[in-house]
Amino acid sequence: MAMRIGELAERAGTSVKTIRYYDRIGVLKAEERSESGYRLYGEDALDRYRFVRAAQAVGLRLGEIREIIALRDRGETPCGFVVDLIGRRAAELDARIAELAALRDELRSLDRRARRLDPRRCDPRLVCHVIDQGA
Amino acid sequence: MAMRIGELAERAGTSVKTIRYYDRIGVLKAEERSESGYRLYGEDALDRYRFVRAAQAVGLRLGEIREIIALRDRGETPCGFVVDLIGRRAAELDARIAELAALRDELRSLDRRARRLDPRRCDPRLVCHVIDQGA
DNA sequence: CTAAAGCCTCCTCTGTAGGGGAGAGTCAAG
DNA sequence: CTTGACTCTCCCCTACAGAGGAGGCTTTAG
Repeated sequence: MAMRIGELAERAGTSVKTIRYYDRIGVLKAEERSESGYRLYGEDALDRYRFVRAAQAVGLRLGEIREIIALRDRGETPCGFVVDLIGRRAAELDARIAELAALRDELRSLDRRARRLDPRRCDPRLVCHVIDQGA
Repeated sequence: MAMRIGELAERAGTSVKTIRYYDRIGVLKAEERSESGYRLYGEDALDRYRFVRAAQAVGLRLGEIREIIALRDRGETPCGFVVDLIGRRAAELDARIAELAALRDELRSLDRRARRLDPRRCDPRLVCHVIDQGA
């Protein structure tokens, strides 16, 4: 009935280290311990593991996932919390994407400018004329 | 003529810690040391500091900036290297942006789906029906 | 019975750019 | 001469999700 950490890891397609880590930080607690201290898991551990991965895949961090699971374990429906989280994360992503896009555009224009410059006319006093210290 | 670290930091608008760190990793070496071991800098340290910041601002890392500076200090023109770096960084950014955009789209669609779901019909066996473990 | 494989805890390390603070030496002004 | 500001080196800490390994039990197969 109960499986040990190695079997769970293998069936989940992950490492023992990861499962142990999830136990430690509280996203996937071992249901119980054997007499000798071995972690024991039931079938549902596999589902829970998949949930953790699915949540990670949409950009949630383990700390947030732990909170979702804690809510659920207290018998509350974490949906509201999750929707909030998702909304905020999407907004953060928008901001981050805009930042990166601006950076990329700057890099591209630097690149174009650099191709028009003659390396031999590089000012020896500057480190590199491609990168403008804006002065 | 020579200024000490505190003056440089203040004129550069940064912290002494940062300047010391730049010295240590080699992006902004102190020109010399006083008899008592104090770092001494000339006026050009300010320019070099600005270059470092400008390079950071376009997304280069200090390790890369150090290489650019090392090239320059060996008397070579780092332009080619910089152009390469910039090109690669831009490509990386494109990939990263695409990744984040895909994630954001998934979050948005999750969000829309969640709003249509009734929280009261949440399957108690699942942690949260908003996040689909695919399975 | 024994060796191999599995499991345990605890510790350190990864990358990035520094921040915080201890303990000690140095420099200028009063 | 002393006090306070400045500087030095050295060491630990941050976020994130584990990976790697040491040293020591436990379990299982032959």
